Amino acid sequence: MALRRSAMQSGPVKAASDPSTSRGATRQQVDNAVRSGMLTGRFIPGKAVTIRGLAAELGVSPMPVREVLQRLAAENALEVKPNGRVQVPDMTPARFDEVLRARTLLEPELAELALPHLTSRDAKDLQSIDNDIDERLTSGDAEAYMRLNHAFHFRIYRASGSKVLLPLTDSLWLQFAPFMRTVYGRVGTASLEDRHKEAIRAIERQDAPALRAAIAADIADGMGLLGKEILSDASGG
Amino acid sequence: MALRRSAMQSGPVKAASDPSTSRGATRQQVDNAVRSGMLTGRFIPGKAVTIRGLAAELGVSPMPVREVLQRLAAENALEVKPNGRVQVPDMTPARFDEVLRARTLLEPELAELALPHLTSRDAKDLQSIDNDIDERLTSGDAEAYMRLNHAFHFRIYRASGSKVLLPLTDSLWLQFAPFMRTVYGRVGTASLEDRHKEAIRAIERQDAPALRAAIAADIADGMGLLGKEILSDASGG
DNA sequence: CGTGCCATTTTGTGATCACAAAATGATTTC
DNA sequence: GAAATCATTTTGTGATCACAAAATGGCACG
Repeated sequence: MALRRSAMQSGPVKAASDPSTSRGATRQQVDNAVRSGMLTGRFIPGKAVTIRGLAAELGVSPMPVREVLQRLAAENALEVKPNGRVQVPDMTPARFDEVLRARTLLEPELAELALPHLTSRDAKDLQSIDNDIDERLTSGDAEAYMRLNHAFHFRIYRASGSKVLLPLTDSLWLQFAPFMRTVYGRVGTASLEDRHKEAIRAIERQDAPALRAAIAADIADGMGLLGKEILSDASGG
Repeated sequence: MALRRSAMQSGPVKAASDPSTSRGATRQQVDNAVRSGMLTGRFIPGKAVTIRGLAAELGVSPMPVREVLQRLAAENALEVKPNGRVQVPDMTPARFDEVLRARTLLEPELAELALPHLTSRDAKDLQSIDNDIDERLTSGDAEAYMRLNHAFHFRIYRASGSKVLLPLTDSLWLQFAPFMRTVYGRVGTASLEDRHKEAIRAIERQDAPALRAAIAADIADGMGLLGKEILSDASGG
């Protein structure tokens, strides 16, 4: 990807009158870059992420990068090693089991909370996203699949207006996404199944138990493939 | 509390040979101070927390304070307002309901995970903590009660060795603690009941369903009082 | 006496600097 | 030739600086 280099000049080249530099704009930019990078496999589990390296890559000073990394570490998306280095944590069987369990507990709840706020328009949008997913699955584009699957789930969850369960779930996705990316890159996405259509039908009928069941089954299906991999390979470092 | 002022002198008074200044010691100190401050009602919901103020109070530069505040904000323990100010978020009925639901889902799970690792020695320790709690309840010391109640629960949960559910639960406690503190300061702790003794007995008998039930009931009892308050008063600003 | 306006101060943000610990690579030694 | 040692470089951390936005307080005006 193309990188901004303007701020790397010799002097403090500050864009004083740039209207886009509102409060915390740089940090937001770095945060977005790192988060989307995590979800698309930009960072490899076990490989160290350096503050200065990331700062140079994004064309900013190490300062906002530091704060963003601290934030991500607080969400358990990154791990701060005793020497201060930060990296994507390795997936372990125990950790994987916990993520699966937490998702199974929280996400059906979140979906049920969201259900009353989901209109037929939302169902249409979800239908559209799911169609894209089906195309990507057959074409084997793992990165696009992950982005769309994330979009599908959080399109539902965000409608809940949740301020507690939603951030917790966000943290969970950030934790398993890098591992998921590794596995999909190795075994492909062809064998993936999901319960998105069942979820959409449940939303159309405003059927809470059915929606809960669909979300729970979707999680079990999607993570099942990963579970088999981790048992046979232990995160494949 | 007594404060270090050495670093506030005119020059950069760096303790070069101090063995306690290992990697990230200052940030750890700030983090501990702020976290324990949150749990003991040092910060008031709605009142802004200033970086420079906290830094001066702790005798450090604004730098580590910034990072700690970002971390706490990422855990939803603090709220970053659009202008950059950070404060303890107000409790709302919807938010409270979500915290209660999340606790009810996660903590019994955590307790069950921990159960196999809990020995009779742990049961003894828990017994001791619970005795202290009973004393504090009658004497009405809200701050001590909160610290001990936290110690009781996390003595159990920490034994699970969890790397996922435990941090999530940590975040939840940080979110309701300041509100809890406010309510207890107003209505006292005399009317509080808990199910700690049932939990201890379940641990001694290694009875997982009983432990789950005790934890769930304890959460319901403890939060029930708060729930009534928030309905009648809406966080009492 | 109340209200709008402006100067002052406070505060968050991003950048840069200095320093120590850790990682890295070359060199020496057995 | 392999392993240990040491100099070099890289990296994280804490501090300070500069600047703009926001909060604050005083002042003039109605």
